[in-house]
Amino acid sequence: MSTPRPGAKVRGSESGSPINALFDLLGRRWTLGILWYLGEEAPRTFRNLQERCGGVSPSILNSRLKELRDADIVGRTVDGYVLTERGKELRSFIVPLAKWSARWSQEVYGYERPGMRQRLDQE
Amino acid sequence: MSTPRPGAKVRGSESGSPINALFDLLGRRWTLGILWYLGEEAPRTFRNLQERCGGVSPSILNSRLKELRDADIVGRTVDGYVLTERGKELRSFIVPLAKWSARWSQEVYGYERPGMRQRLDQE
DNA sequence: GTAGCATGCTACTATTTTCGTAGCATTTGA
DNA sequence: TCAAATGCTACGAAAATAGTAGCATGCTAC
Repeated sequence: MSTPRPGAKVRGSESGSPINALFDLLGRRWTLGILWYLGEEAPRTFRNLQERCGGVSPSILNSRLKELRDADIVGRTVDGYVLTERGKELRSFIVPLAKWSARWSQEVYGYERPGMRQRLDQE
Repeated sequence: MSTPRPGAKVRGSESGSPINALFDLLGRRWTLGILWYLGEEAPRTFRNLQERCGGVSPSILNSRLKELRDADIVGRTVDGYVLTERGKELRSFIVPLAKWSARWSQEVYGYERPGMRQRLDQE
């Protein structure tokens, strides 16, 4: 799949406006998860990332990483994959979703993450 | 495609943790765009939404809307589709992406939305 | 120096999603 | 009662993703 690019035609959008290009990018499977897990301490290596993303197939992981590198959201160092400064900023918008999703689960589906009852009340 | 549900097995994740369920939901094509455009004044009707989303096929749009209604993110009124309170809250996390994507386009791809030069400097 | 192991990734087929188009049933307004 | 708009379903074609196998490279230990 081609990397979405603002100004160029994006999947399903003639205009290729920045927000649509971004939605195209983020709306691909595993992209959000990669951003999420890359922001944590440990992962970074291909295999580790793959594991955290629930065993995503390496071909897809590789595609996503390539797209994210093209977009200057992910970079590489000797230690493996990392978020760029821009990528960290993007991730910061995603972080609050964790809390939202916890409430959502609880209120809509009655699901509670084991041992999370108190923590949710507090924060 | 089945609606992802926290606590149940989600695409690619055994745990079905809330954040993974959410990523599964948002990582489907058009979901982010639907949230985005539903938050604006005008759309609401099926056809209007379809148009704004670049002519997405009605079968997909219908699937996405069903998923989002299952998730209590989208609701229906006599006027058509609307965001629920929960959905509005979710959308609020997505709104800042517009500004981020404008800079991203400019800095990474040299793309500028016509007539946006000044506005970007200001905000 | 070679045997084992981890890592990053490519290849390939199978399955699932999405696209694109056609069109039907219902409502609205003239 | 006719035309137009709306919400949606059906269905074959195309594209994306999954799943598995395995290869090349770089360690590390013996």
